[in-house]
Amino acid sequence: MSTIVDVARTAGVSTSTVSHVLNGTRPVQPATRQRILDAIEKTGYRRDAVARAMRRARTDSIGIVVSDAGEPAFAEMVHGVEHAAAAQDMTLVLANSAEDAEREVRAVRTLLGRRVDGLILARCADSSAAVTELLTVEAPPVVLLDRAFGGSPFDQVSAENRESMRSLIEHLCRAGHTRFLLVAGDTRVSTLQERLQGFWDAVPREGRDGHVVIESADADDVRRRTGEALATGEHSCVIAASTPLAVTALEGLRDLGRSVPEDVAFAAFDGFAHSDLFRPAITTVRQPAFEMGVAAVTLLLERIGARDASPRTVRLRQRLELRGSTEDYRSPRVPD
Amino acid sequence: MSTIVDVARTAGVSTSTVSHVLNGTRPVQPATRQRILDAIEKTGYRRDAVARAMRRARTDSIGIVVSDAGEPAFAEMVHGVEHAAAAQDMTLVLANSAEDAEREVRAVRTLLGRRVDGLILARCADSSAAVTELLTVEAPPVVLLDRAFGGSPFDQVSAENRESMRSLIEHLCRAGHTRFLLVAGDTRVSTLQERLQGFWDAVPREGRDGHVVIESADADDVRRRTGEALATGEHSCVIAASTPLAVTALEGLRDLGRSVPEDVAFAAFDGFAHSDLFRPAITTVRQPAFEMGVAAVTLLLERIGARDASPRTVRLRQRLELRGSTEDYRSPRVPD
DNA sequence: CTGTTAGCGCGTTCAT
DNA sequence: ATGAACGCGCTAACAG
Repeated sequence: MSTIVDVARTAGVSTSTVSHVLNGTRPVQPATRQRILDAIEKTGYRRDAVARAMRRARTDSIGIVVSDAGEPAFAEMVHGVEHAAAAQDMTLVLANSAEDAEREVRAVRTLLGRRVDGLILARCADSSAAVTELLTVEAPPVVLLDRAFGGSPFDQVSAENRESMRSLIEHLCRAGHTRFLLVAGDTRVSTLQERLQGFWDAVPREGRDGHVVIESADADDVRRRTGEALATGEHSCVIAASTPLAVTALEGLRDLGRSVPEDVAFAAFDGFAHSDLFRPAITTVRQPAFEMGVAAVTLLLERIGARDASPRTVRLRQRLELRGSTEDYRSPRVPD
Repeated sequence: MSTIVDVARTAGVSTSTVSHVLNGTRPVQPATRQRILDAIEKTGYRRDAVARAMRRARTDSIGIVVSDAGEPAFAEMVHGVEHAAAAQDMTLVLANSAEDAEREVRAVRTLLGRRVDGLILARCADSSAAVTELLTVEAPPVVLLDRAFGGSPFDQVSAENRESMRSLIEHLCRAGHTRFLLVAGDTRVSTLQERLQGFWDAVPREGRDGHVVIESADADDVRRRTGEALATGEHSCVIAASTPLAVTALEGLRDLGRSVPEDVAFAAFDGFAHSDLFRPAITTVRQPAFEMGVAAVTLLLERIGARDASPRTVRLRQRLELRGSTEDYRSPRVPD
């Protein structure tokens, strides 16, 4: 690769002039300018982002660490982040924590070591204090994505989980449901915690003990308990607080030979792709994942521009997509 | 941030010794070593990957540009790539071309400018010659992912598309199907081209003109023509050569009020998530996306190690997942 | 076993 | 309007 020196030499100018036409950072005589442009063309010069980053003490890159790169919801967030970053001529450095606290710290450390200009984090459920400490000590620009941390000193982007669950439940109550099975999952994850809160917000005061809520950090545990709860047949509607949980619940129903919505209604958060093409068509609270990614970048860039502005939280609206899985309900199936 | 100089000073040694304990690149007296470790701890030093990259002329990073970051199949490949890269202490720089040739060249240029140690490319359908030229001129280590280019001088990872389509068709023929509708899509994409070839490989010599193949680069065009073909009701089985095409075809069927598999059998490549939980359960040729990502990294690292070894192509086996969408078929529904 | 020092390629003063 | 020269933080010769 040719360097700025080669260009300067072939153009018969100094490196500083080349640098200035490259960056448009000071006026240059049209003639010299053209000579330089020609020299760049001729030498096939392309500037070295590494050296540039070193000199400017900024990399024009942002780092993102997600807790599960395989999950479509996170993939969409990453997609949104990439999109918004590219629009600002920033590149994206991606790391995956795979829901592992240890890998998460390592990822943050690595990205910090790479001197990314900012960090977007979808922290994992059991995210270690080491991460918070790292973020506090090094104090890089940070935006927390998807999983909010109450009262945290960081910018955050997440969905209106609590409100969305509230409207969902209100809708289902109006439709006559009185006994829910909520597969709430790992409620240490704020997203799931908020959805759980929304549930209790909306459920009528009377008959509260008719509901069953399954909270657990362990997937197998969730599976077992969900199966047991489903087997009782006491519930008219099952709600899954996330896509993985919906999978577990639907598998449970399938194994019991019960169908949706004939035997029981069903609703889920986040949802499956192409729900309109398959049965049961699942009523879904859809997360605006792509937009969340975009919003995170916006917040991050503003934060980079104003390091000590006070932290902001952006909450994005979710869309309630009503479908067949909650439609055929006519009267409570619960034994009285 | 403190630098290596700070560490050296507080430890009372030279920077080179610090560097050497950091990298384990030459023996150091245990006592000095400990002093340095303490100094690192005390100063909160973390080495600057940018400066290191500059000096070593390698970044320990690999770049990947995918043609659609939103598509689950690509998300899984990225996931695999990240996984394998992280295992080798390499970080991943992600770019998305969004199936746009222009953005693709820009992405490659950007990544090259960032001096990534290697490049993994899922090139877009109308990938411009500029990319090939760039890759030839700059000659960075490159692996082409998913979309193979016949006789190209690059390492490649893709699936055994042709063979898989062949087995799928053979299976369906044995099941009695004689008139297929193949939604082949943009056959400039080698993946789709190969699947098309596999189709003609397997289809019996007689009755070839009973099949309809829809080839087009334009999504709307595909939609219209698929709808028309479906409307004739002449086919006993519809095959979609990719997930987006499957969506189009299934939408067409839905709009015509025809159900799978009662009215027509259906099979698709790549497939949908959680096919076992929904109806119709689509018979699928599943792409080992994650493994393809891992394989790409393996190939890339070997290429980085041996720049002028001759190019290799790795083909990964796909799994045929038989499901209900091709099961209820008993006798041809075609009018004779 | 340890230290000195020369760059890597660039942006940016400070001169002219 | 242009150039000379320094240094970002680090690694690797080379010297001791």
